[in-house]
Amino acid sequence: MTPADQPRRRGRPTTPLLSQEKITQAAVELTNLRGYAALTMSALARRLEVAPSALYNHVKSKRQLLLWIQDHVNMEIDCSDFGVRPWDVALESWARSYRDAYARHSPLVPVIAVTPIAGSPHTVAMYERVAAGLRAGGWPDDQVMDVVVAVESFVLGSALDATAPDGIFDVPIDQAPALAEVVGARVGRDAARAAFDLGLATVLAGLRDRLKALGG
Amino acid sequence: MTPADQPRRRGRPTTPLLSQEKITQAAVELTNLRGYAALTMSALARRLEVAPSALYNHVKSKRQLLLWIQDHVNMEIDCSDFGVRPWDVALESWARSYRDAYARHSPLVPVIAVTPIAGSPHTVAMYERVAAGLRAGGWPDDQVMDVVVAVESFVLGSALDATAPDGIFDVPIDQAPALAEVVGARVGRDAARAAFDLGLATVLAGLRDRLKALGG
DNA sequence: ACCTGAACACCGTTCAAGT
DNA sequence: ACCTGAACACCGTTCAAGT
Repeated sequence: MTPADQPRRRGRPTTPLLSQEKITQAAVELTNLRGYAALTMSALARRLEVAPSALYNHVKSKRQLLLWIQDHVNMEIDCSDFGVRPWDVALESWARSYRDAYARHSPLVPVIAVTPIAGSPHTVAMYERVAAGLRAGGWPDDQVMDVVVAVESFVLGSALDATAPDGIFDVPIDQAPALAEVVGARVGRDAARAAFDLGLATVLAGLRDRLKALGG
Repeated sequence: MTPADQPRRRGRPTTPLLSQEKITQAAVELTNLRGYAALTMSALARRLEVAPSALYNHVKSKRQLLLWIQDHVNMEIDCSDFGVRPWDVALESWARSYRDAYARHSPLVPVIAVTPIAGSPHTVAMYERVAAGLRAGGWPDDQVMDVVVAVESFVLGSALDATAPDGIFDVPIDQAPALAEVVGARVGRDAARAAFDLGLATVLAGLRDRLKALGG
C-alpha cells in the first residue's frame, strides 16, 4: 500500500498540497503568532506557500474557515468531568476552560453565537456530553438547554471582557465620583478574572438552589 | 441672534453640512433600516448627501463612529431604578433593557468590551448611577465593579445569543441522542429569552445570597 | 473650516488557463 | 482534481485642490 502500489494516472502527482487539516492548522498558528487581524486569506496562503486562490478549492469562504477554527478550539474545552463528577463541579471546570479558550480567540465569539453546530463534529460531541451530564445530575429535560445557554452566555461575555485593556473604567473623579471610588477600590491583580470568579460562583450557587427547589 | 446678526465672513456659508449628531443619527437610522453590514462609510455619506471623504473632517475613523453609536445606544438603557428601588430590582430592569438594546446592535458588543468608557459621556453617567445604586444597596466598594462586570458579561453574551437563528442546536438523533432529546424538550417560543430569564433569575438569586452572607 | 474628486492599499472572491 | 495569475468589486482612508 505504498504510493508506488497505486496506479499513477499519467501527469502530475495526485497528492494535493492543501487539506482542511493543513489549512486549519496553519490558520490557528497564524492567529496564535500574530492575532486575528493578521488572519487574511493572502497571509494564510503565503504561510502555506500557495496562491490565495488555491485556498478556494478547499474552503468555501473565510467564514467557513472560521468555523473550522472554532471546531478546533472547542476540542481544547474540558468537558471530561461530566458523567464522572457531580454536575455542578463539571459545569465549573467546563466553564473555566471554555472561557480561557475563547479569551484567546475572542474574534470567534460573535461567530459562534449565530452558527448552527451541526457542521462541527467536535462541538456536537461536547454539547452531547454536557447535556447528558446535566440530565444525569437531575435537571429536567426542558431546562437543560436553558442552563447550558445561560452559562454559555456568561462564559462568552466573560471571554470578551477578558480582552479588555486595563483601566477601561478609569474616569475623572469629579465627573463620576462613586464610579471612580469603586473602580479604585478593586485590588490590583486581574480585574476580569475576579469578575469572572464572582460571577461563576454566583451562577453555580443560584443553579444549585434552583435544582434543589425543583427536586423537593 | 438670528444668523443675520452674526457677521458673515466673506465667501461660503459658515454652517457645516455635517456634525457628530447628524452623522450618528444617520448611522443609527441606517443600521435600523438595513443592518450593520450596510453601515459603510460610503453608504453613510450617500445618506447624508455628501462625499465619503467629507466624513473624515468630523470623525476620525469608522471605529470612532461605532463608539458614537455605542454611546447613543447606551442612552436607551434604563438605569432609572437605581437609587429609587432596591438594588436587585434595579439590577434586573437594567439588565433587561441592556440586553434588549444590544440584541438590536449586536455588532457593537465586541467593540464595547475593549473600549475605555471615558470618551462616552452617557456611558459614564450610566455606570455612575449603577455604581452608586449598588453601594447604596449595601455592596462593599471592592466588589461593586465585579458585580457590574459579571452581570454585564452575562447580558452581552445573552445579547449575542439573542441573534442566533432558530434550530442552532438541531442535530441528528443518532449522532447525539441526549442533546437531541433536551433540544426537542424545549417548548416552542423564544428559546433565547427563556435562557436569559433563567440565567438572570439565577444570577440575581445568587447575588442576593452573597450579599446576605456578607452582611451577617 | 469644510467639501469634492481622484487615488491608494488592502480585502475576499472569481475565473480562465494550465497540468 | 488542483494550482496559478490576472482581474473584479468593495472597503476604509488620504490628500491635493477648490471655496
